[in-house]
Amino acid sequence: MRIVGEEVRKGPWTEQEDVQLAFYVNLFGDRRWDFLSKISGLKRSGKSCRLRWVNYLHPGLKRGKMTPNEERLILELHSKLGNRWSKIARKLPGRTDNEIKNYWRTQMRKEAHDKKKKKQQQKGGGGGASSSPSSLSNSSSSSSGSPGEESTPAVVGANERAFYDTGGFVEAPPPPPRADNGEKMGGGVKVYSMDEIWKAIESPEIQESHGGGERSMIGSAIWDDYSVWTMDYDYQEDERNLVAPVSDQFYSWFDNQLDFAHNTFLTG
DNA sequence: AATCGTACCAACCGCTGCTAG
DNA sequence: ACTAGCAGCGGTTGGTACGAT
Repeated sequence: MRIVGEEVRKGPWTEQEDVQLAFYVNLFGDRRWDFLSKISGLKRSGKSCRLRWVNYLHPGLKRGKMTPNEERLILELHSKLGNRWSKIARKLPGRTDNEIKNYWRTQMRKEAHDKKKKKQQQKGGGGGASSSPSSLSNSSSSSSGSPGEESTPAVVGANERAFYDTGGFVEAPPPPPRADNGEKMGGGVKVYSMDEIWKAIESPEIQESHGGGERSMIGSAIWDDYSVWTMDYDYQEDERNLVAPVSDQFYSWFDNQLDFAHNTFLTG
């Protein structure tokens, strides 16, 4: 059966889990994470699935270093909003709250470190040492303080919705290659960026494999037959029978899709 | 070449807020 | 009005990469 081991997996995600999660999210949407975690057979909590999706797998994610513009924006927003990372993230398409939080922490540490150094230098008789930690020096210092006054930053308002809401920003620039993660876990397995994975998921081959259609996987005829609410009802009503109303035909199609995804993404 | 410190990133945990029943 | 369950948020921690010594 497909239901749910009791043990919950923790720690780093494998590529296989990623593919699986991406596949199911593409199918069912990025809500109902507990449901998703169960139906997908991943031994992860719904919470963990959500986090993985939001912070790593979401197709709209930007990767790589913050641009100077983004850095400036973060400073401005932080001085207004304080540690409201998710709010700040909403103004920065393609960036997650986690990413921004990490960035901020790093900057703060850097700043603290530089200050310490400066002090030591002054103690030791060094005069100059002009440079303050690059960008952070200006208004930021006020921490979370003074609730908003004037000027809203230029970009604000462009994308009020959180980028990781279903159907996030499509036109995110291609992420830089990520050799790192795969090497850690892969052990000789070819690693694909999520961009590549998404491309492949939406490729004609996959689309054709279930009858074509322009709406990624969700658009398949089979999908029309077995809609979310069916599964949902099932899940709510009786966990034991989670999959009951869904026919074997559905599952064989489903397994084929999974196999295809695995073969496509996880083999060299 | 080895060691150490720093930067960065991913993931977990606990709490809060929202919503449906 | 109350409660339980879920989603989301912010804080924190642990691991890896990388540069300096």
